[in-house]
Amino acid sequence: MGATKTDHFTDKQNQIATIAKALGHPARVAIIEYLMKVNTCICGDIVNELPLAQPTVSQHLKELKNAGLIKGNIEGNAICYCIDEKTVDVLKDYFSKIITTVTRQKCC
Amino acid sequence: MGATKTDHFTDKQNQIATIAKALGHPARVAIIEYLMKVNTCICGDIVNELPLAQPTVSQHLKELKNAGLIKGNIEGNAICYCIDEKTVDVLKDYFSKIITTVTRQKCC
DNA sequence: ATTATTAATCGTAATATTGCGATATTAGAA
DNA sequence: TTCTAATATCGCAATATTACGATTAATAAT
Repeated sequence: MGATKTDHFTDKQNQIATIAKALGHPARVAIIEYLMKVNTCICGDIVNELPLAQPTVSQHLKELKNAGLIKGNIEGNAICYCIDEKTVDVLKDYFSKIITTVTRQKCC
Repeated sequence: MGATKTDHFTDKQNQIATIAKALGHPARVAIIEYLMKVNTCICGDIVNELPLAQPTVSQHLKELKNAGLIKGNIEGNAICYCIDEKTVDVLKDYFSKIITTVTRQKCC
């Protein structure tokens, strides 16, 4: 096979997996970091920042967008991409909860 | 092609991507949640909890272990898996930092 | 209208992941 | 030792991801 059995897991599990998966590539992490660095978010020049061709970067941006990690506004003939903090918050809260639970039970 | 160009990115970017990637599958998220649920960490029956065959679960556990998200102690002929909170902390801190930065600059 | 510029999409090759049956491996129980 | 239980590993098929050249679409500038 090879198909991910999405339907056997809870919505929350799938949600976390989808967002985490989108960050599961260094190029996409680098894109997020670049979007953090530039205050003005006219971000047409992500391609120049990364060691990847334009179609590849475009594809990575699409995946980040699908996962809800970034949002893009059309700004003239360029596109302004920004981090969507709501989605990052979902992950942060999830991991915070894990840490709280695990430290409380301190086994091993 | 298809190979990930790991060497072009920073160590931190690769670290985050590796950990996030390990959580980029609902089965592995489910494993983490199960390890949280059971207070005793003698966790031989993860296979019964998941809709996946034993070799598949074993493979997912291996990936979580490689990413540093869980650690396994041999306990008789079973193995006791536990969440490694240090690694979860790395992600939590990373996302906290993103949120702090993004809310400060509020663009888009 | 013609010509850049910016970014998305298509097509495709290389590679990685997922899942599982079959088979090892390892340690306790009989 | 022999049998059983718990996991890991091997090998393979199905599928997904990654990367990029070529092309397209859309807007801006001349």
